[in-house]
Amino acid sequence: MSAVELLTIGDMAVRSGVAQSALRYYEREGLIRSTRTGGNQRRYERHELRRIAFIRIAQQVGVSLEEIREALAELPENRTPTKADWARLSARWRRKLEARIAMMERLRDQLTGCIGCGCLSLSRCKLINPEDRLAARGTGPQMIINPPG
Amino acid sequence: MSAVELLTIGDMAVRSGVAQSALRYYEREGLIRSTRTGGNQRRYERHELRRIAFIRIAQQVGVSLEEIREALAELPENRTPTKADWARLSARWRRKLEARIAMMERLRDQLTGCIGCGCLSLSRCKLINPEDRLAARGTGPQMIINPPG
DNA sequence: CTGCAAGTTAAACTTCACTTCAACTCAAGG
DNA sequence: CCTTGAGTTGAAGTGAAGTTTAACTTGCAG
Repeated sequence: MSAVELLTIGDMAVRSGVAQSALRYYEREGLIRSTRTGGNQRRYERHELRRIAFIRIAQQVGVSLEEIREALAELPENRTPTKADWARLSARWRRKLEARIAMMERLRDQLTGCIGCGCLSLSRCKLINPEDRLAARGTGPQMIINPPG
Repeated sequence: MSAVELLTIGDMAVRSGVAQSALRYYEREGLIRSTRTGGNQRRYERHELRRIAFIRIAQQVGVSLEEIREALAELPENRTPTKADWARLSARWRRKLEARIAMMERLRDQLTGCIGCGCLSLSRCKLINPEDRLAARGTGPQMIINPPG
């Protein structure tokens, strides 16, 4: 009967290193969940820390919150995610990561080659990979990252 | 005496794949330069295309325009950058890129390990590298990316 | 029961990297 | 000259990812 110890938003902020305002924002955006006390204060289960960790890690590799939200939506709604749930998610992300790493390596090699030799020209060098946009920064011309035609 | 053929903003947009509005924006932000005709229209030297290429490539690896501006500031003001100028710049960026790749590889390995095993906890796993923030997305808590203390 | 730190909300504000707009000028062909 | 298309400007708009603020409520120690 050990009561599930719940964490306050303050606790979560300290433990995750994410600002309280960001945690509320993530909740509004459907990335994390909390229950409420009688007095309407947020209480978090410890496993939400894992979600937050995942969010920040994914952000570091240039993934948008939207994509992260979709990924997290695959975790079970009604129970604490198991090791297996996380393992599945993480396997999928490992593949994303591999693709990104490969792209950066191409970039590294060609950046040196092309700029070094002075030929740097968007059309001649194939620095552009239409399959996978690294930063996925959303707005912007996107013509280079994801060229038309 | 072959006159240096200058390109209009329209030419530049087509050749670089970057929107005219973005080119004007880059100029306002000090990333590229142009001269003006008598009628105040922009005219670009061909080597500005190289700068633009560099900008877009750097953006793809998650570098902010601010950092790119600083890097480009190292190129000579009064003459067309030589192969050597670009080679120097590109060597520095290769190092940045290597660091980013290394970070992503750590991320890949630990993401799989840590999330897979269920231990994912920001404090225990060392997914955080205070030296180098990958995305450098500017705003935000930054506590994880660049923790206090 | 009081005091007060820590919590709550909605809404406004911020930054980045652009794009869009309105009003205008320039360059070139007929 | 006139029209047309390409160029110019500054200002405002956009969307993502938050932060900040103001006004208010809860939880708990003394």
